Amino acid sequence: MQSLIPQRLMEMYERLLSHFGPQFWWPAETPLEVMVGAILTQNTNWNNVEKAIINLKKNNHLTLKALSDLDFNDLAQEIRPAGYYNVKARRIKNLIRFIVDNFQGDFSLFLKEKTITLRENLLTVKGIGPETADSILLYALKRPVFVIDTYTHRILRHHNIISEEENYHSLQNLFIDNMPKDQCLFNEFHALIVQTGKTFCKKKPKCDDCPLYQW
DNA sequence: CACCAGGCAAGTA
DNA sequence: TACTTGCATGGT
Repeated sequence: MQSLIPQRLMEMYERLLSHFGPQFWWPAETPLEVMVGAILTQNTNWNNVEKAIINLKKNNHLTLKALSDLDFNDLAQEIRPAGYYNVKARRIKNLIRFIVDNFQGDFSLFLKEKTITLRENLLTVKGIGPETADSILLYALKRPVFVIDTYTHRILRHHNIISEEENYHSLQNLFIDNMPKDQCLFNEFHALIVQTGKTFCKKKPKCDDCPLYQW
């Protein structure tokens, strides 16, 4: 008997897209803004991230050079609304240093690196784990990788597609191996999953009106 | 008031 | 290897 996973995933995607419409991710003007936002949003509500981004923009600090030159404590204060500001300031500094050191601060060089190598290298940066690395690859560099987050786990678990002890990599492969490897599809799908999670799949699930009801 | 958000690293046994 | 804990603001 053949696997029904591809059809189920595609139906899930279509249901979510019909219900919510396109999400237009990532909400940022430049790749660098995506990358900084990817760190700021770690375990944090996007509303708080926006406040931090506004501060950075207000001071013209969303460039490689500005972030590179910016004093650590000043950076921490500007991103304060996003929470964990000392941790995140260090992580942003680590990411900026990674680009400056490995690509001579040349963004176009950074953009040319092969996806596999770039992912490996990003994961060596302290503060960049699998979700942040994949968010950068998908939303800043437009590479066809699938991003997994807590909502993805929660929703697929709730609908009995996966077991409790599924790890990041195997869950990521579930999508990659069972769907067209399309950057636009992966972009939209992950965004829709997050939107669904925020709306219906919190700790107290609101299953009424959820587009995945009886999916 | 308690709970949680688009994680990750470091510490412990 | 498998748990646990620290990080922190702002919305509901």
